[in-house]
Amino acid sequence: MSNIPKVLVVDDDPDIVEILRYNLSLAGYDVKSANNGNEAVKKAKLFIPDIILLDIMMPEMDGIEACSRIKEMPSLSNTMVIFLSARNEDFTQIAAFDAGGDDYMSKPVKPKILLKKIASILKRMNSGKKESHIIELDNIIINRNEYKIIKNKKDIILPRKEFELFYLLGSKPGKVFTRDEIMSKVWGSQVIVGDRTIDVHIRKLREKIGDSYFKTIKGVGYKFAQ
Amino acid sequence: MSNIPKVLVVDDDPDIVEILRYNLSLAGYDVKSANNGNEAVKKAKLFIPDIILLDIMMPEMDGIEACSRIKEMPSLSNTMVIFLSARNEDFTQIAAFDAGGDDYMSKPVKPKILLKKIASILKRMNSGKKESHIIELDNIIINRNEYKIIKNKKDIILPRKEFELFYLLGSKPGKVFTRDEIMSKVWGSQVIVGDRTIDVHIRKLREKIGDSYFKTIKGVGYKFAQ
DNA sequence: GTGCCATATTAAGTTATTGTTAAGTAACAG
DNA sequence: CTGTTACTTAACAATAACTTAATATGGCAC
Repeated sequence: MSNIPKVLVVDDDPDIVEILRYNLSLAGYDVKSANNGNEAVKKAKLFIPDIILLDIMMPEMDGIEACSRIKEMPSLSNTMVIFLSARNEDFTQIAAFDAGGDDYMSKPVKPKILLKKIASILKRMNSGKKESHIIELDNIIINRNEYKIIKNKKDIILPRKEFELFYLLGSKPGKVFTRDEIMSKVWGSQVIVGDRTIDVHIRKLREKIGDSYFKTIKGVGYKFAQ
Repeated sequence: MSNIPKVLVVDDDPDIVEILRYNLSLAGYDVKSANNGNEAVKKAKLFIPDIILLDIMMPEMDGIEACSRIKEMPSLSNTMVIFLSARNEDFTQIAAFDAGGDDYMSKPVKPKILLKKIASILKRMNSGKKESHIIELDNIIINRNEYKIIKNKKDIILPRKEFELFYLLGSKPGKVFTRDEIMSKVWGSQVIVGDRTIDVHIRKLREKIGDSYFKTIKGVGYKFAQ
């Protein structure tokens, strides 16, 4: 999750979309919207939202079906789906959960309560990440807030990609990160860059931080070793 | 979280406690209960539940207050609080979330839906946990995350194919893996390599790990033997 | 023992993957 | 617009990993 949480609002009623969009934007979220299930799936794939607010009854593709498809996509494994629906029969709610939905709210939704719920879910999502934004290793401190490295009390400024790469490897010293993993976490799943790009960045890190810290596991990936 | 998820049910109405306890027990949860906020806090401290179902209006200490106290306790940082209340005014729900509550459901609750919701929350909680990918044998640890072997507290780095081969054999000590099995699991079904390739890799393992660990079953395959 | 077969062993190829360098392109600040 | 920095790519080198080939060994049936 980036700094600003992303929310995808899906409803075929433009008024509802507008109300939700207004409230969510005001609360500081990055909001996008879709008008039916089909569109929702497409936009979710590109947008990679943290939360999807999903109506159930919609033309083209209903919310339950859309949710199923969304939950199949690995890139959206960290996305929470909250159903919003006027249909309150038990079986609908159960179907919603069975489709992989994470929560269910009855319409009409009160924006204030929805916001609280979203905040609560986001808090829960972030609590899993024990990233303090500051990683301390032997004699190296990676400070994400200030985007700099301190090694032996000396500051080292790294460009963004190099920093992200170092931050990733440093987040779990010893763990081997595969090239795919590195690719998707530092570059994102959409971006496609050549094979040597990672190597070159590793090269730069070895130059700036120290050769011995970055270990190559041939055929697998790289790891940070103290 | 242990194997069986633990749920603490808190309500001053014995009937509700009973209904919930019945349904949750039937679903395989480890259930305990409390009749007011005070008792809830005490029992939570001892029981360390994964989920607390918390009524709001109760004698001695209300649910909101209880939630605040529970959320202050570090040992309960992984516990989810779901409020169950007949009070549906906005300000009550907001107060519930402000007190650190993770969810809010209106009474009367439908057991089926409650169970779905709990299952959904637990799924989320567990998804954060990674599989270990670590095999522990007598005095050898095969650590897939770091792609290394630890034997008698000493690290041994293996190239990929050797590691995969060892990992396969080590995954079921004593089991004989046929050459075909090894071939398809380590090399993949498409790859075609000569007969001696496996032998050579076994050789390397015997060199690096120890001769006695890898037993040849002539005409069949190999096994790892402690 | 002899011959046969499967596996062991070794060293020498062969390939795949990564390292390195330099140059090209894009992004951005001033 | 210009200069700078960051990022990517391409070409080639280096190397580790992997495979193969050649030969040895050892068990077993006859």
